[in-house]
Amino acid sequence: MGLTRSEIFTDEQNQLSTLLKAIAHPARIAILQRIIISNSCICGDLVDELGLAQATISQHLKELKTSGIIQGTIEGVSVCYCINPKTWSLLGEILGEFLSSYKGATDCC
Amino acid sequence: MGLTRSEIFTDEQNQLSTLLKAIAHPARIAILQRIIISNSCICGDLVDELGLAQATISQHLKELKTSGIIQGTIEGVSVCYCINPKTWSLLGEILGEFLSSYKGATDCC
DNA sequence: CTTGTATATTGCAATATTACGATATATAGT
DNA sequence: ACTATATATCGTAATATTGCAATATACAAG
Repeated sequence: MGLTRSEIFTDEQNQLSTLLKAIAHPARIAILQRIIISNSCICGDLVDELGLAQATISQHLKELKTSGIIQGTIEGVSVCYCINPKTWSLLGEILGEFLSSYKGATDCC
Repeated sequence: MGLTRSEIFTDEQNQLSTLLKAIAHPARIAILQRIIISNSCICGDLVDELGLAQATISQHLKELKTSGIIQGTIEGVSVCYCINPKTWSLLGEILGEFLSSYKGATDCC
């Protein structure tokens, strides 16, 4: 088929995979790093800094916003995007739990 | 176009996005959880437990293996897959650094 | 060496993602 | 109202991902 069969997985598994998928792109990682460093970001800056077209960056920003990882407010002629603290900490919790559920292991392989 | 322009990003950004992409699928999250719980896993079990075809699960296992997140050894007629501790802790480090680089923020939005 | 069982690979169809040019929209300044 | 600037959306092409049936491969048991 080609579409992910999310109905056979738990809500938690789907939620984590959705959040991770939103971050799992180098451009979006770069955008997030840039937002975090400057603690406010304008799309135009990114177009100059990353080597991607304006339309492409706008699209990546939209994806990050749709998934709730960033939020943005209109600031006159430009837009101010920043991290959504709630989603960010939620991701940290879920991911931390997931990663730490594996403990060193009695070697089998 | 349609292909990610990884050449314009740093190695670190590409590495993190590659690892995240490997995990960013509910089936692969479910597989990892299962491997962690049982600390050894056989593909056949997964076919029974998740509702996916054997070919599909084998493919997901291959992706997890290619990205270095799991490793597998042949055990007679079946295969034992388990977490690759090195990659797992690497992911934890990179991700922890990334997530913690954002600190609460002087609110702008 | 044949049979049964377990996993991998191949081939293919459906859908999703990535990227960008062109265009639309919105606001500030004149 | 008109212009310049900034961001969003649309349309489209290229590529990637997801899922599965069919088939191949590998091994153990007989």
